[in-house]
Amino acid sequence: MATTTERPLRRDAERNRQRILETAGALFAERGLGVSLDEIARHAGVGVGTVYRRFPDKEQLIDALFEDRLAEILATANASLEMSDPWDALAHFIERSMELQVADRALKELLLSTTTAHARIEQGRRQIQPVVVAVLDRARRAGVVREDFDLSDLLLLQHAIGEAAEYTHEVAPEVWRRILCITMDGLRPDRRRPSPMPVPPLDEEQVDCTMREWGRRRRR
Amino acid sequence: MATTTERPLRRDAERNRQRILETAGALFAERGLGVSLDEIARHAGVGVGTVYRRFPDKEQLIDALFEDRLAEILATANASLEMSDPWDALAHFIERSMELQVADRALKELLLSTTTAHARIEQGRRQIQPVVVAVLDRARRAGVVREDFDLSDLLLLQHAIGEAAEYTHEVAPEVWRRILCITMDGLRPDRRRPSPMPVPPLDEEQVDCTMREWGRRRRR
DNA sequence: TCCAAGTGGAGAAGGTCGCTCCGCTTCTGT
DNA sequence: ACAGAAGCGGAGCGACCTTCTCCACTTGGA
Repeated sequence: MATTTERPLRRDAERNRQRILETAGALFAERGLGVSLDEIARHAGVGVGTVYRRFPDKEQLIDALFEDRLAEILATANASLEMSDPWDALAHFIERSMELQVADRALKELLLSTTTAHARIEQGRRQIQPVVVAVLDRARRAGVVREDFDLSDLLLLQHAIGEAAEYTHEVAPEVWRRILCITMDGLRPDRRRPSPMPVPPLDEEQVDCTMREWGRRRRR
Repeated sequence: MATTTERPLRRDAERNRQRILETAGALFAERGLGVSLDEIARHAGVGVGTVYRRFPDKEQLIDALFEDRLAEILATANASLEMSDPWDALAHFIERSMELQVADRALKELLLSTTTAHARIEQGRRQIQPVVVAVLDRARRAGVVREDFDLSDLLLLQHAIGEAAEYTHEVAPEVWRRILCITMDGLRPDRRRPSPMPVPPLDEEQVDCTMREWGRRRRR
């Protein structure tokens, strides 16, 4: 970007910048965009001042981090579009983008909300949409997905399943795949038998633990 | 309860108590348990002091409010159990309890989390569970629901759909029923064609608006 | 060697929350 | 009609966030 025109950072400064980016990426992924810059600084082993010198505010740090993550989703969508089977293409895209969202809470927050603040991310999302539309349309035209399934429903489903994933994240990080499985079965226009569930359900203790954890998190 | 033993409140005090309960109920329903007692006081047109005199702390106010709401869900479950068709029973219970959760955000938070704090609510939930198990078991034995569907999946589904409902609440308060419809179709062991969607999808403007709103709410 | 570049973290400014306290008002029984 | 008990409002306290600034000090590298 513009870094080529400016004189390079001092060696230690550049190293710190990198550590901040890495740490911020990890913390955002785990806990969402709500993480404070102070906390990022602490985890990166630098002072807050250092963070603020490198990234004038939180928005710019976020922008710097997530541009390529969106590109990854775009690539996934494009890859799906090239798969031969229209249903496999749709299913692959949904599953893969859910995986990305589950692995990175901040990414999910950026994908499902709109802000004037993050212009570049906004633009990234706008590149993704038409490809998704294409994947969905192809499946619909091929008659492999229910006709009344709308693009907006996909958005809601992503949100819903993503939220379920977050709910059980500490206890059974893969159990959201069951919900996805049920949902995908619901998207088929007709079918003889349910798809096999990819993972076992929660046992009683896991349910308890999930609910307790969520209660704890809610009250901050 | 114990009110009979204590001398009754002064007329104005009792009226205030009632206003506080009503206002708190409405605010909790709309915005969840996070609402501060100061805000409840302001909306009820009383001072914070008055709230704290009547309800020693937030927990007790919540307990007082939600006992009978849980009883309502228990009644729904029992009513479902008495329906003749096992699938209708399950579908009715899920739909009805989703409706209650969508109409009252705080109720949802209480149903899906566990706290040592609200003992009476905890107990209410424990009464509901066996009835739900019965409804689900009956459906499974009758072969009208996929065999691998577990009670814990129902919990996740409730969470997921409830969250989707919240996401679109301001813009299209009924659109969650589409997600529920897809999901319910996914629960059937086999089927010829999808159930008809109960409401139209979001249009583009509604999608925009939903995402913007959610972004706004996230950053408080 | 030396000084510009870089650093850390205290703390300012501004926000939230739950909860207390006490001078004042309003009810109610006599 | 009036005393005194009951109830009231809301300023304000303490604890806790957050973002962001500032400046005495340290360090890299020409």
